[in-house]
Amino acid sequence: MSYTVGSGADGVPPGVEKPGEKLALGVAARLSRYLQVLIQARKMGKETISSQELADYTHVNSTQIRRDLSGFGKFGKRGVGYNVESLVDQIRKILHTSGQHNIALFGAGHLGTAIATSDIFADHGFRVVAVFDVDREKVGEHIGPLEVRHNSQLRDVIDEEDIVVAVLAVPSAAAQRLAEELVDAGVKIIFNYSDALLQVPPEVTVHTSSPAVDLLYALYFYLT
Amino acid sequence: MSYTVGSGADGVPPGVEKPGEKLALGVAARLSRYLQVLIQARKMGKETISSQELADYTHVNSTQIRRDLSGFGKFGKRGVGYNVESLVDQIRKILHTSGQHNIALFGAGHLGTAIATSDIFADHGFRVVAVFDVDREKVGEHIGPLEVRHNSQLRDVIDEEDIVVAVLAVPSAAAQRLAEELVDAGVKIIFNYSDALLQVPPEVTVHTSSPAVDLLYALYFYLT
DNA sequence: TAGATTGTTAATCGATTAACAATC
DNA sequence: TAGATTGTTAATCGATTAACAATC
Repeated sequence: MSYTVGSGADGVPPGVEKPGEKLALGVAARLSRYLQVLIQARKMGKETISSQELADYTHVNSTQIRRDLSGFGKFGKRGVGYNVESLVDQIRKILHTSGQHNIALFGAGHLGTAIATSDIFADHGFRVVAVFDVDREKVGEHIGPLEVRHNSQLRDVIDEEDIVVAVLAVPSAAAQRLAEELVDAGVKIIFNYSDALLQVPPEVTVHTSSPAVDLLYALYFYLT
Repeated sequence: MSYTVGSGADGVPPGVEKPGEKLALGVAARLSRYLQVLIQARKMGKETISSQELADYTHVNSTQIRRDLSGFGKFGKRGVGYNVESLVDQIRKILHTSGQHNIALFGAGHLGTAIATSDIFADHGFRVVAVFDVDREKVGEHIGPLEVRHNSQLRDVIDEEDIVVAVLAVPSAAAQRLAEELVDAGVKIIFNYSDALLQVPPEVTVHTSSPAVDLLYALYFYLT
């Protein structure tokens, strides 16, 4: 697989981003955010979008957006903007996330159910292929098309479905032990919705969802 | 209200951060994240924490953390670390978020119920004081101690309870119209859990929760 | 004392912004 | 043509990091 992107249209090699090198953390984070807006814009039937519109929705400066994108090719049309559809494809190529990724969900409570039935992950190519719970009452129930399974089966499913991402919608008290089982089973990315501080080996990434933190941050700028 | 912080212990004025000035965006964002970890560490009975431990949990470089904190005062003890309890207080002072803030929640479905019953907001001083839904079937039901009210009452509650923050756990299709009503009623911060792109006046802040974006970002570094 | 960790410096790198020519 | 918006430059600012003396 090559890192070269956007060399199809005009063959101009990007000046800033060198093929074969990882993106800087900030660039990857911003590209992901552009993608979210683009996918939603596409859903709403929008065909083109300007860097200014992207800036309004992402709170990233419009010059920064144009700069980020122009590092990979000339995707825009002057006086018009960017084609939504093709920019989605380009960014997905850049982020190597064009394919589908299977994820496993833990916890079939309110939060787990909300996650499994929303299309927030599906829209970005993540497919929830299994839902687990420890509660025998819940095992066997259906959430959408999925039957809730008991945690004891997690290893089999993770192997079979080639799962590297697990989403934790379980109580804080259960999260660390579950995380350890998941690491053992080969999961590489844990998306933690509990507020537990998870300890995992360095090769595993934990992302802890923190709505309250985002809110504190927004509130600071309102208060000052 | 003064911006001066940390002048109690040793009276040394901070060298980098000037009182009366807003924090840089990045500093405010990082302080919020430190706070999240500190609050959870406190819950777990931890009395002190080192910049390295904070770095492990927040993925922020430990030097950066010491630098951020030392801009406001000498909060740490060499060879020991930072006192968790007092650092929580200091950061709250810096962010002006020592008080309680009332929030209103919209949507009494699975997601809304999960939010209302978790303590993820409560731990950071946010109190859900009202839950709304448009579904007459749900109005009158109880979620924890709160009775679900109909959206038509939102204006009264927002006025009475002095609410500036609204959390939207409603379907995407309903989000824009609701956002407009909230802006009209005086809400200043909208925390959007739907994937709708909300358009609001410039004085209102929208934060759209984007778990899939975070996941894409984590996956990029796993794949490369 | 020995070990650990802070607070701070200095050097580098990436982000941000204004400005504007190019061009659709 | 006129208006809009990209792509790019240059200048500034903030973030990041290594290194280490200070000190608990």
